[in-house]
Amino acid sequence: MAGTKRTRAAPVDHAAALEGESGGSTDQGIYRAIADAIFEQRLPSGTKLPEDNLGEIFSVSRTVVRKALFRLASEKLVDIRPNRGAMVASPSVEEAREVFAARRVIEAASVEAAVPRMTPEHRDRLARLVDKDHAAHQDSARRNWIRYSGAFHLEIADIAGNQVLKSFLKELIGRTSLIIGLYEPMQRTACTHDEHAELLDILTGSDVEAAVTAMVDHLRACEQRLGLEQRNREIDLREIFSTDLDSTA
Amino acid sequence: MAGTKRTRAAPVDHAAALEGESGGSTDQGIYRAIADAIFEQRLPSGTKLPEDNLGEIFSVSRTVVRKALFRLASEKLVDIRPNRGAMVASPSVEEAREVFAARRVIEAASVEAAVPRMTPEHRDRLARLVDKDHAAHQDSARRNWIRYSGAFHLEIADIAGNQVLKSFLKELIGRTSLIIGLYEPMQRTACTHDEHAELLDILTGSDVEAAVTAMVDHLRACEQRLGLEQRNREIDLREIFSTDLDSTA
DNA sequence: GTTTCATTGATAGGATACAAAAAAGCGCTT
DNA sequence: AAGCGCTTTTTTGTATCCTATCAATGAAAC
Repeated sequence: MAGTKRTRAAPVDHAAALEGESGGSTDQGIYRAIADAIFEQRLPSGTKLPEDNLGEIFSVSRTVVRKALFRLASEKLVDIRPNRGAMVASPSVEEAREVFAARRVIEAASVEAAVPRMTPEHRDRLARLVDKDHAAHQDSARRNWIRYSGAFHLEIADIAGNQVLKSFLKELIGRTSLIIGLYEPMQRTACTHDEHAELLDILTGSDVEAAVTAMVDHLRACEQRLGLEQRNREIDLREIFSTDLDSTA
Repeated sequence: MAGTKRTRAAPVDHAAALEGESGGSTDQGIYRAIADAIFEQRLPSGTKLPEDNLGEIFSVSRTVVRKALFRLASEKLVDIRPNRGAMVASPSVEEAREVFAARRVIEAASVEAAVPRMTPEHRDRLARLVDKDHAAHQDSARRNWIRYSGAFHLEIADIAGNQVLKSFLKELIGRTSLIIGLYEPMQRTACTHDEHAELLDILTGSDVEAAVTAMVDHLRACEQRLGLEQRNREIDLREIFSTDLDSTA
């Protein structure tokens, strides 16, 4: 919609705006709010994000908004073009592939390091995330589903213990969420919680090789479900308007 | 104030010309200038980076400096503490280890993808970088050595073809430069160009496994030369002042 | 009727002003 | 003389303002 008309249409931040409260109106808060909105697809790819507008919504000056936007841009969730402003990013098919490839690299290493370190507590925490994942998926609107789904993967990286790789993965998961929103075929979930449950079983075993393979396969399956290869060739405008052509020709 | 005679708007690039730092006065330019200074150890770890100070040096307002500093912070080259300003980061031993571990993960994948794609042109470009590396190393002050050394690794990632992984590696190489500056023992180069020459030979062969192993070993050797394990335990103040204690006791 | 150019309206980039927080300096008290 | 609390100073955080730039629209020329 990119509606330049929504001056006061903020869903939740209403309380935030009035109370000069903590969570919502700092640059971190705005960053989170926008990122969440992107993940939950309330902000579709290509939506313009004007500074003034956001500033009014969160009742802060553009200065603060800009900080949040630049941070989002550094994580490739929004595109900023000089003098043209920010918009929700629209990752290309190529980029989407690279993100998945990068995830395979990092998460394979993650699993390899995590499996030998797995304790019962870790296992429980993962199991709880699978449950939340499951619950969120059942929920009417899967508002938080993507979040929990990502949390499962991130938890594994946490167990692996390398903060650097974990932060890379965090970024990749964010980008993946955006990609899924952009490319996911209708009514077809890209990353099922069932696979996470299976994965958990293998992760808690002692076969590191098998666990790594399972994770890589899982990621490959997620990518596959997006059907990126079909969109590889550029969009054929003629084909798209073929029906119109039929009626007009 | 920053400028000499500018009360109102900025006359585009006037001030930059005076400093000979053409292009040095944009946020990108300042970012590069500070990053370079960190890599070349002209800015040691812990150096405070006050905003107005830098603003005066580059003859821009704090706004632009802040943008550069926040970007540097997002790449972990500087630390920004709320209300306390920015300083050149001092990565811990733990962090240093994690950076190297992450590099092993990413560069192993990089090599694995790059070797099968290696063309004579790629080979030449790598060879040229090894040469520059060598030349810079011979040079009195190894001002640019770290840069070329990093460029070799980055070029491999470029050949591999995944831009996402390449950008991660770019960040890691920057952090590695800082780490080397911080931990490198005196007169002992952490990452010799000779190893790069050897590596190049193996990379141009067809044995992917061997190439991956060689890269991982190379990185492990670099890390080892820093002697991080010796600094693993936290700094023992008593031991440091033991000589003083001897003389005073 | 189409193309080109100028004006206008909107929005990002950047500088400055002001407020708040921390650090440093200073005097006072014990 | 040493410690403590207040004041001053420095530096960051945020708001606001000005200007450069871009796109969009309308007018003029072809």
